Amino acid sequence: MLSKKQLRNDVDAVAKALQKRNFSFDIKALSALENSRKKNQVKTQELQNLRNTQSKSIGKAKAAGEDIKPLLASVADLGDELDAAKSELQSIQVQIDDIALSMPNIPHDSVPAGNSEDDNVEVSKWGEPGQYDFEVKDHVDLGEMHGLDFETAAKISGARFSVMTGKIARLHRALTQFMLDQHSEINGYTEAYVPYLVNSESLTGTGQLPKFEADLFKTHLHGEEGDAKTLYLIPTGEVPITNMMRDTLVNEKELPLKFVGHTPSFRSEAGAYGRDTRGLIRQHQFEKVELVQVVKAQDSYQTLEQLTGHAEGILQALELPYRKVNLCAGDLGFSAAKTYDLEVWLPGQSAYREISSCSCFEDFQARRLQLRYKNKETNKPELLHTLNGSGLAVGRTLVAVLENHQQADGSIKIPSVLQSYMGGLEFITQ
RNA sequence: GGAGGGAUGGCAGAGCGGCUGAAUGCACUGGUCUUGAAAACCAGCAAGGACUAAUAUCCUUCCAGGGUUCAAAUCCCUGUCCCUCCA
Repeated sequence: MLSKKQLRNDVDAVAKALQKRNFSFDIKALSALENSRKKNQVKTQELQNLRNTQSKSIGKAKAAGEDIKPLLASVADLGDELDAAKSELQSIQVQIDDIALSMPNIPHDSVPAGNSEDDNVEVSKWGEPGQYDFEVKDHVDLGEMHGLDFETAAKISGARFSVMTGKIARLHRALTQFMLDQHSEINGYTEAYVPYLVNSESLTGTGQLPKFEADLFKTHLHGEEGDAKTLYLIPTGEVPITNMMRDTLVNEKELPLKFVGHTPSFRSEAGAYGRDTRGLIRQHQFEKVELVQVVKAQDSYQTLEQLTGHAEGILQALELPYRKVNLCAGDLGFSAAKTYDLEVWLPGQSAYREISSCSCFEDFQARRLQLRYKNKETNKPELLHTLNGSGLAVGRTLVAVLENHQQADGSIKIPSVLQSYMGGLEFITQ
């Protein structure tokens, strides 16, 4: 959420900044609401003040043994008037909140202009796409040789699910373990295990709600929809991990906070009919190792580079060619101020595909989360900045390992950093 | 499944209709003392909001939502979460 103060005092600047990401809103309507909010708030507060002072004088008069009847008569109508003013003010404030909650974050200055992923800017490249003296297979053909099974998954659940058995299941697990170890032992993150079902407050905190409910799987613990017991399957580990710190005033000495967690992610893919229907690229359920950092405002962009570097470290260790892309304003996620996508080379598609998305949210999430620390100099609480990134998406990493390290006979060479996680195995063969 | 107890500032914890935005301790900030530090002592220290050039002033907030009252942290109802005991 953007700051209400900013919306109040600088609507035009906000509107202009959001134009960069093709978001527009009714400035006039907002200003009109703002004006009536002001009027009603002042009026309500005056009435409250009146009631408070009257009540106090009644208390004093009573204590002094005076007759309070005339005083009571003078406040007789105050209650109704106050109630009316309050409910009017509340309805205005709800409307303003709805607008504020639906507005995306303002892109950072270094975010390139553009409307779609075609306008994203390549920042750097690592490694060279491999040369193969045989016809390469894609991960579906390779995977089916080694235990990747979409048909069985379809029987159990439907489209966009997968089953893995045998060595490929172990490779999938090995990737997860390796990533967790690298981030916790070398990169200094604290490992976290978190719930996979979360309440709506958590999703509001990180920005998935109220706008993107259609992307989520929703459960009703018992009873019908509308029940208080609605929980959502997490669309990313970012949600529970970041929300661990919701409503906290962090001790400055503990900063930066760094957490890594392995969770499944569940996405309805409501807007992706017909896209990536083949293989593991776009699934309703996939594993991800997520990095989250909470830092002071002045450190956040430096931290974005660092965190992206941590994700890159995994790709490099796995010997997977990739490129780093600065997302253009039009392609930026709702809550992000700046995002680097890491795109891994997939020989089966002859294309770079997203495998990690590393974002700085500035104080956009922190404001919704009420995540702050006490600034020593001002002695005032200040919003922190949140960041996260996939380090990495495990399913897509598996795809990349299969495709990049395939051999002529369809066997898979296991990157050396993974071999100890695979019981010393060097190749996966049939 | 049944019976109780609880949720208060960064943390711990008192308060149980008007004198309470809230005792006390810890933490934190500043100071005295000290070569320096610790200890001790002194002082300060909740958040959010309105209005304002700023100060001043005012409003809201003691788990959440309703209710009673001129007045609610305090009384009543509902919900959530925690704890204890019984089966």
